[in-house]
Amino acid sequence: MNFSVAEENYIKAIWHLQRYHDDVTTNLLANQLHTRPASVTDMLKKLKTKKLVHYEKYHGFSLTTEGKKIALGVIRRHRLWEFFLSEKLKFDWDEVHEVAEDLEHVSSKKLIDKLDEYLGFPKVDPHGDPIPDNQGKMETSSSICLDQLELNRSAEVSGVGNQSTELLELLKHKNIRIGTKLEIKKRFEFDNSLEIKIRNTPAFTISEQLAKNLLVKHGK
Amino acid sequence: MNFSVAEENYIKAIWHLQRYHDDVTTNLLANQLHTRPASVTDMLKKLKTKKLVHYEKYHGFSLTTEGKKIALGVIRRHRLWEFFLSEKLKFDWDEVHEVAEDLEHVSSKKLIDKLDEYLGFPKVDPHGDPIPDNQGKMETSSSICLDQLELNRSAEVSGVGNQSTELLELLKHKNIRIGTKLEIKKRFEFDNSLEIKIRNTPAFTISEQLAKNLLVKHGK
DNA sequence: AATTAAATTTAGACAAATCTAAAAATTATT
DNA sequence: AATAATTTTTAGATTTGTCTAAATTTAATT
Ligand SMILES: [Mn+2]
Ligand SMILES: [Mn+2]
Ligand SMILES: [Mn+2]
Ligand SMILES: [Mn+2]
Repeated sequence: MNFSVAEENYIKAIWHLQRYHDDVTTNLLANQLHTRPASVTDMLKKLKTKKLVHYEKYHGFSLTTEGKKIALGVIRRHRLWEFFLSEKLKFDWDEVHEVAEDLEHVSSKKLIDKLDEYLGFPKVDPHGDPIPDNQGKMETSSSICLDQLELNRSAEVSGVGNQSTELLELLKHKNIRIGTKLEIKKRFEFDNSLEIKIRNTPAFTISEQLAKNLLVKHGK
Repeated sequence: MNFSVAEENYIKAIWHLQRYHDDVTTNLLANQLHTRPASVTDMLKKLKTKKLVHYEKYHGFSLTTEGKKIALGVIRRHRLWEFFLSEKLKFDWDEVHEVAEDLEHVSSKKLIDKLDEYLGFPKVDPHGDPIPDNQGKMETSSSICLDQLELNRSAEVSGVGNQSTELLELLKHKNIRIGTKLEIKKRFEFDNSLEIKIRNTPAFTISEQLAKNLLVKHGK
């Protein structure tokens, strides 16, 4: 079956919200998609008839197995295009998301599988997020949130909590990107800010909000 | 301003029809877009309010200067993607058109200009059609229709009359592609079929319809 | 347990793009 | 020039996705 741009955006948004919320709510989804709760309800009814979500009115909703499959297809396309834009067209990593938001809806299977091959079957996108393969399987990341990293333990930045230009702009300014090696030198109780050390550069502090939006992997 | 997929498809279709028809008609356009005359009329009214077409009811229509500019933007995107699919992703030349039909509507200017650069500013697409530059300018081809080529005069295939899979399949079977050098050995009055010679291969005949859908450039 | 607050759904409307069937205008033919 | 044939436009529906405002249900608080 074939899905509309709107349907794909809803399905993908539900998938993302499910990752971090036990139950996804109508308001939450409306907020994520910059739309209204009433519109979400309308779409949920449609997605239910297409068997992409489980939905009982007033009692929440979640993706079906089929819904998850569709979501992973969209996410695969999104992240492959992001990789292409970054790697081949030399886009900055804070510019790729918006364009990929459109490209992800061009759904020729052949196009995407050939693109994947052309790119050398990349495993992660420019934000460190794993790219599903053509079966919908992807690496489960062993990343933890930076604010949970132990003091003085070396780690490597592996991902970001969201793709907002605001976040990515801040990271660019602080010279933090995927692969950056760092450790936490001190934790300030007052505001939970962290003193960070990157090799060969002076230490600096980052806010709690920023720490909560950075994923890291332990160094060996 | 930003245009919908439907609007872009209409504008592009009018542009193409204008190339070969003195006046484009409602029926012709409906046929081209696999839609109904009534739908064409509806869209023409809308395009008129957006100043993309001149239109007086019952008396025909044509693109405005602005309309032509929009058309060339869509055509630029279409042909650049076709080149990408063929050159980088190794699609056959009869497979690129359909996918490009979707990709052409992703309208990030930056994306297209960077893609153009990445591809090395190609001048023609896989069907031999010229690619507009970022100013909307493109090579005016000196091609002539194969059925007007003189006997025994060497020429090189430079384009095809349309992108139908049927035509491209036939050309693939006869081993004719962009760049193929050939000459006409004989013209049969009965059905206007032509005997064609390609170097190092036996001569063969092609139908009048095929000849009318092949563009060639004179060899020097 | 009753009341209040918050979340969710319905009712009704609207814009975009399409369609069919009927009416109107243009063009071709007697 | 009148009539017939063709083309084009209108009238009225339909589908998709969205919205606001009001009604309903669930959750929280007295
Ligand atoms: Mn999207
Ligand atoms: Mn990403
Ligand atoms: Mn198109
Ligand atoms: Mn082409």
